[in-house]
Amino acid sequence: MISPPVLKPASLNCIDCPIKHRAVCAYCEKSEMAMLEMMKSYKTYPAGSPIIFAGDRMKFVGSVVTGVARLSQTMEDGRRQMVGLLLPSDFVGRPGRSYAAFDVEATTDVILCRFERKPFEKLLKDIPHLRERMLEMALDELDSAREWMLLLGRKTAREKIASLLIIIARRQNAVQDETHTDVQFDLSLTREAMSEYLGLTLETVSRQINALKKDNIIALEKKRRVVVKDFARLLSETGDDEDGGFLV
Amino acid sequence: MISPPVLKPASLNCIDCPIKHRAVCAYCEKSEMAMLEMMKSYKTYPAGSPIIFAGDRMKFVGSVVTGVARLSQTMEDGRRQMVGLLLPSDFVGRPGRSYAAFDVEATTDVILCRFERKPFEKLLKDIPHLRERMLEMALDELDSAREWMLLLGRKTAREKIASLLIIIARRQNAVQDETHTDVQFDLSLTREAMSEYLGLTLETVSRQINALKKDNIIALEKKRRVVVKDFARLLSETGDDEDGGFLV
DNA sequence: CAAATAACTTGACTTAGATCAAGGTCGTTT
DNA sequence: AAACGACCTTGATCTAAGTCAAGTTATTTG
Repeated sequence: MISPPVLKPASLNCIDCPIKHRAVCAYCEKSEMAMLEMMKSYKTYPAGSPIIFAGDRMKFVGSVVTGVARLSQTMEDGRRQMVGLLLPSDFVGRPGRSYAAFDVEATTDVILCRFERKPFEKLLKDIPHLRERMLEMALDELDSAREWMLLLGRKTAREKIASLLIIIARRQNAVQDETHTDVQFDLSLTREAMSEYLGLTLETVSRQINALKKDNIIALEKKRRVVVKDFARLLSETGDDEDGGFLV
Repeated sequence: MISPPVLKPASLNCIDCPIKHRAVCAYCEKSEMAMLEMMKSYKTYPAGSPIIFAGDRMKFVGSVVTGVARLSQTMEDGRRQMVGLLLPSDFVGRPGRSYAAFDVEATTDVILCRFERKPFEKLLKDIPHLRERMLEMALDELDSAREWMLLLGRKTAREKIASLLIIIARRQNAVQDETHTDVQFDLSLTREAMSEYLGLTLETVSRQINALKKDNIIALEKKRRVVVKDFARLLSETGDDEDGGFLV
């Protein structure tokens, strides 16, 4: 069983939804009527398929309901860097812009709750609540992009891997207690996808993951499932401040 | 003479200001009266001085009027990564959050137009126009953070340097014509600051800059002034798509 | 269920950039 | 104008991560 993902506080999902920890689109059940009248549709993208390419015309925006998608950028010679990891409740697309700036690709099967862009933009004008949420989401994304920049610019390969594992574990609600051992979660990313996230090669990713295994910090199971055997130790391998949480 | 900086389209500055290309705070001259009633003050920070440290209580938000500031993150062992370069019109601080998430430091002398955070947050609620601008600014920042991630994760040292030079040249309005030669601008950053921006060491920065000089692509003048002798060539050294501009 | 394919591991070797260590320039201070 | 300090350059050496090249293990498909 896959643990339910952590919904970001300012997501579009679950705004008024009674089911607090499942990813159901905003306004699906009740609340602002206008939203209901808008063209809204769910679409499933199979694992590995493109959702949109950089430069394509963007007809919709939306949010991830289930699955994992990624936002990435490609250089002419094929070098690729992931610039966003999209988990349930994350927003896709930029209101007010008609062309995509980045590639979006489904990593696992993805269900997207889509809104036509134009009517969504109109709603954004009309519903202050929605605009506030969008601002909060953008600022949260910006903060995590900036932490990611520290990772890319300054961390060692091992620190990068440890950081990624912890980010994914946390977003999957797998971590109840930071001192807990045997935290389990689905990685859902291939070695190549991880290397694109971390600015490494897939060989380096493989070596570092196996080094963590050899040091008895994690164990690897079938189907890209990870068991963290020593969470505190994994945390200390990230290079991050121990008490990053004191910032309210 | 220093060229006037490029104001981002969605900045708080110059919203209705008749002087289009000087950095004057929003509403300084006219427009929304509420803004005038708010506690607003200008403060000058000398080059090299801290504006705020990560974790400090944030009493104000504001925007850069003149000068260059930087946003950075520090690891316990002293590794530092710049995560934002703040030029005139850029916003500092996060409304709705009481503690700073990153260090902010003046690189050159900086004049900041500051607003007390609480009343600013109230204004943000009341003036839709302002909220829209904040959203636009956040999304622009997010886009540039993501491009920066590609730079940090995948570019070579030479590509990083070329990219930085072009970003700074563009933001200073120094580039009228992309094919133009003899584009001149103030770098305003020490080798160390550049190395923190690019995820390199200062020695590597120095070597790469001198390599560009040796290849007759740039020339270095007194007072950190740079002359680009072959702009097209510099552009081609960034590794970026030639025609990134087709996205409207 | 076997064959095919995709994903992962591991080893040997290379290299871009880091590190360590002097010196050299420039601008400011007395 | 000498002396100081901050900034920059350059060389020699080291090393973390990249590259190339087989193999091995999972997962999917016919």
